[in-house]
Parts: sequence; C-alpha cells; structure tokens
Amino acid sequence: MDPTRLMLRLYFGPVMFGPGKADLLEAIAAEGSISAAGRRMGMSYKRAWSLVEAMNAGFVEPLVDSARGGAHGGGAHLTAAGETVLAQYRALEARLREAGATEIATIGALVKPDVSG
Amino acid sequence: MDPTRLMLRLYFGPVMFGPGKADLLEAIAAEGSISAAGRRMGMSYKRAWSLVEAMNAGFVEPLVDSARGGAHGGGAHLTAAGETVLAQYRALEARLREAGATEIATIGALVKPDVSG
DNA sequence: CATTGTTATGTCTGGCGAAACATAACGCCG
DNA sequence: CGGCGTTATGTTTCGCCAGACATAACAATG
Repeated sequence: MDPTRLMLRLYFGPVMFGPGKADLLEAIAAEGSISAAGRRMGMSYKRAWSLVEAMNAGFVEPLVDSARGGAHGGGAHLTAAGETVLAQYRALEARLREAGATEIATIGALVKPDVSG
Repeated sequence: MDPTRLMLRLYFGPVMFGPGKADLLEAIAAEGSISAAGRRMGMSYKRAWSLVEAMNAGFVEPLVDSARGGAHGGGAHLTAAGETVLAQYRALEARLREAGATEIATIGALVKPDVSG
C-alpha cells in the first residue's frame, strides 16, 4: 500500500495528457521506435501509434517525429516539444508529491489496509 | 481553453479516489440524499450508490452515512471521515494548482488552441 | 531488386462496464 | 394503514472501445 500511486491527467479542452502518454514518450525516447516502445509497454503497435497520433494532433507541433523505410525500417524520436512536455509533466508530478505530501498522507491514513495477500 | 482541468486520481492499492467521487461527496453534502445528488450530477441513482458503496468499503470507516424510510423517505450525509477526505482532496487539488502553475502553463502553451466553435 | 523492419491504416469482433429496467425494504406521517 | 420518497439490490440489454487480424507504403542495403 506504501506505493501510493498518483495518476495525474491534464485536460486542455479536448486535448488530454496523462501518465500513459508520458510513459509512452519515455519509451519512444529510450527505444527509438514506436513499435519497440509498444512492445516494451505491453501494448499493440496500433494502440501506441494512435496515442502518438493524438499527441501530435493536439499540440501546436508534433511531440514525436517518425520516419519509415530506411536502414532499420524506420524509427521515431521525440521532438524538442516532446521532450519539453515530458520533462514538465514529470516535474509537475514531483511537485505534487512534495507539495501535497501532508494531504496525501492524511487521506492515506484513512484508507483501509489491504487485506489481500 | 483557460479552464485547464486537472484530473487528479489517487490510488491506494485497490482503493481509488478521484474527482468524480469528490464531486459526489460534495453533492451529497449539499442535497442530503444520494438520489438527489445523482440527479444533480446527471447520473443514475444506482451508479451514485455504487460509488458510495465503493467508498464506504475502501476506507477504515464509511464516508457516507445513509438511512432509509422515515419522514422524507430517508437520506444521506457525510461522516466526519467523509468531510475530512473531501476537504483534504480539495486542498490537494489547490496545492497542485499553485505549486505546479509554471509547469502547467508551460505545457498549456504548447497545446493547440481549440478551433471548435 | 528482393529482403527487411518499421510506419501507417483499415476492418472486424468480443468483452466489459454502463445504462435501463425491475423490485423489495423501510419508516414516518397524515 | 396506505402512500410516499428514499435506500438497497438484482437482472438484462446495449454501446463502445480495445485488441486481433490484415495489408500497404516506404527506403536503405547488400
């Protein structure tokens, strides 16, 4: 129960950004490919790609730059905007944890301890 | 686009608390009844009740106290624990807004302005 | 020029949560 | 004691989203 998970979603009108997309951006940055990122995260390529599409459509400029064909079939990497969004989101999560530590602890203390083994 | 909506969900193991349950608690406190709260929020009584059930089961003591029968058919109100959880959650939201203002603004500036009328 | 691994896109289907519908219990109050 | 509005609970149906499956386009490279 200790790992109190905070799930923070930001809604800018129809545009949404949350932990899933942040993790995906991280995986793309690490793997250099959408399909490899999808495999790592246990999701289908199609799902990963549709998330990327949504992100690229929702921001003023794409967060992920991708190319097909070529030496290793193609690949993808984060744009400057993508790196900015990811970094700021992670920073926001960290700020929430520190600034809200007391509130989180107060609520957590009222949560029934998990009985399951 | 200005109303950047923050959707903050807390996961304590299997127990979850987020904006929907917070709003429901608020509506119950204001209306004095689960069904009236559900109507106000545009959700079925059953759904409202199932959320209340989940909350009452997930915390060390119920967040909502309810009674059936009687003068006006029955009613419901927040327990001390319920008021605490609600207040702390709202406080946590406020802290996030102030502590993360710069990060939220940075991301928001990169979001495509909503073209829809 | 065939091979290769990836991006890109479409269709179809199953499962699951949500909503709709139904009903019982309850307790004041006129 | 019957009516009322609410809590409480079960069953059944429906919509939709996720995943499975299929396929084309693409560009380097040997």
